Amino acid sequence: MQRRATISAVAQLAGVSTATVSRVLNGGELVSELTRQRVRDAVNELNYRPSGLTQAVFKGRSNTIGLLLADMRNPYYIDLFDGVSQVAREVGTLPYLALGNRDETTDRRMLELMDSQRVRGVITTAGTASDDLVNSMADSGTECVYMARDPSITHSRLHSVRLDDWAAGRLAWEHLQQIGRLRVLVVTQSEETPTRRDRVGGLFEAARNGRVELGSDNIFQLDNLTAPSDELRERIRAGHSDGSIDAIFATTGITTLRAYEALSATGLRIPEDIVVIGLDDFAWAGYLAAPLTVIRQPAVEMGRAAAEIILREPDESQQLKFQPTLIARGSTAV
Amino acid sequence: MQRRATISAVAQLAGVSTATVSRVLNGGELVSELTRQRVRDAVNELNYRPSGLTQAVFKGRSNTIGLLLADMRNPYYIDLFDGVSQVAREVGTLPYLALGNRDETTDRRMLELMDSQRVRGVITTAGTASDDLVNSMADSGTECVYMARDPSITHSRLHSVRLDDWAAGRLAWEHLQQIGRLRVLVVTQSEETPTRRDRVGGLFEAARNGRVELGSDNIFQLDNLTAPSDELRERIRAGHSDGSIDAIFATTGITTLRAYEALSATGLRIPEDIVVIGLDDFAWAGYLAAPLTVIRQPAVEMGRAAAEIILREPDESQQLKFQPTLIARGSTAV
DNA sequence: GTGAAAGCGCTAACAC
DNA sequence: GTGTTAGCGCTTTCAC
Repeated sequence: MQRRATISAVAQLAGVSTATVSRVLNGGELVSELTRQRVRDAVNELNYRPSGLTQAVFKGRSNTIGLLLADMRNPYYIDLFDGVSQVAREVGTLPYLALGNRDETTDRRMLELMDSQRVRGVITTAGTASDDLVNSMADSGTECVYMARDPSITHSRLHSVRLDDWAAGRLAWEHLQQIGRLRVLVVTQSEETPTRRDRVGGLFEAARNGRVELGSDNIFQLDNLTAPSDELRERIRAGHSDGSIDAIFATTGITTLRAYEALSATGLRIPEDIVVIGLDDFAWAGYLAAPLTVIRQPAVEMGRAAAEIILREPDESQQLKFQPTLIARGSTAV
Repeated sequence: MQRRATISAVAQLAGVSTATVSRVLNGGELVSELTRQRVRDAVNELNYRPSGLTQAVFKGRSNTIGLLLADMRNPYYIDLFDGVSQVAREVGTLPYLALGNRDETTDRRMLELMDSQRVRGVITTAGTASDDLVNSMADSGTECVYMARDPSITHSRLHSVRLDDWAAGRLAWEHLQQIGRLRVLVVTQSEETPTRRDRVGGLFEAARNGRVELGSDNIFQLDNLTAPSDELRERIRAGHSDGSIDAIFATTGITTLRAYEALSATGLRIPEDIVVIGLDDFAWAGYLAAPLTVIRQPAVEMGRAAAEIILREPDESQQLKFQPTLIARGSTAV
């Protein structure tokens, strides 16, 4: 294994000092064309590539963005990463991608790792359990962007990028109202999140404005997101039998899958018996047995926005909210 | 912004030298319980977290794994990352995830970035255009794992993890043979890759063994992977009309989507008119209008394997091959 | 224009 | 047991 060339090796070969090599590499114009060329030659000959690690140590901080997601099963997360990735590429840096697996301890460990890597900023879907950590990171100069929730305290380096979740709920109701399907079952994850609260809240409020009162009877909470839910299937079956359910609204990408799956298992017809509105658009959505009506988040743009906040290092806290759109397909075509 | 605590700040507060702090933190047992405790207190009080950057500089190399993928539209890539991510988490490190966007220049830039970050190893889907770079990285101590192809030269730090692509092609043919659909159109990407070569090769060979001669007439190359292909749609329509096509085999995850899409647009029935076999399983595959028969790669395991090679730093080149399995669903149920 | 030297935050000999 | 010292590979004053 050939030892990796260092700046001093380059300096030696070029017959100059390390300072000069550094100047040439960092575009300082105050070097003669001759030495400049000799340094370039030496760099090429030795295949020298400066250590980003050392450069970051010197600056006290790297240029890296850390993205912490719950998992990758959600199409929304993938697009989010895509957006972050685009921005990172534009500034010539590499993003860290960590998965918290919907576990608070893991979330925390991932953030700690990012902190020890002295990332320039983090974009996180972690819940409030890591708030103290995130706050302390912001204190020591790390830009922190919460996805899908607001900061719990005000801090110039604490930001948020989120969907207008309330609007998402409202969009769902308006669509259901248009097609006259008002007996809705909302399928959510069991975890209490701002996202869930607002999506459900927006739906309930819109319903109330239309003189329909929705309550906890209209909600089904999925405890386990990783496997089909027989319980949900039976709930739907029963609800259809007694006429209490004629529509389903799933509030996240993964619950959309679980809901569709459970509904398929009942053998009921979509949309004739039950209509479905899901969340997050995905490539195959239009090719399902019942092409899926979804509420779309502009996920790529949201990822870009979050990354850009970090790189811009604004003086004050940024709070961005994006608007959802409804894409109507066969699953609600009654 | 409160300045970040350094090891000397901790040392000062604890009234010891930086060496002692370092010993305590790195589990050296040769420190008295008393000082040990004082150091711990100081660490907590200052909220000190050692800089992974500096540690890596000292060791000459970080512990990070860099994963370079073409994009994230392929379910296979997502699972691959998941596997890498699992292993990284187990050893307390954070993976870089870079997207090359099927562009050689970008691939190369991403690898260069990884190299300047002194990653412990890279896992890459880049093509041969970056071979020189990868070789030089291996030379200077970086473990390099090619996905879906073999190293072009032998080197103790050049490895490969791939699917038995030949077997994938064979599996497809055997299934088609069982259902008596031998007039197959193979839908591939236009780029010439070992993966494409072997998947097609395996299919053709199996066909030949069954006394069926397949040729370039049986192949459709998609130039643009990012949008629906009208050309493909017309090819299928024409092929069905003149009786030259009664089956489709798509060789990658993304071409599977394009093929299904084009086929749907023709209005032909699946599987009655045309049967379909895709590549890579995904969550919604079973819920399509025609539940999709696919050949599955054990992607998570492959990602794990690749990451483990890097961390194990074996003395000699590793070449791993994984077996595909066919998951039969409605799109081939004739 | 260019070099010497100090220092970024940490670890590892080597002393005592 | 613990401190001193010399780096790891780079950048940046400050002289010349």
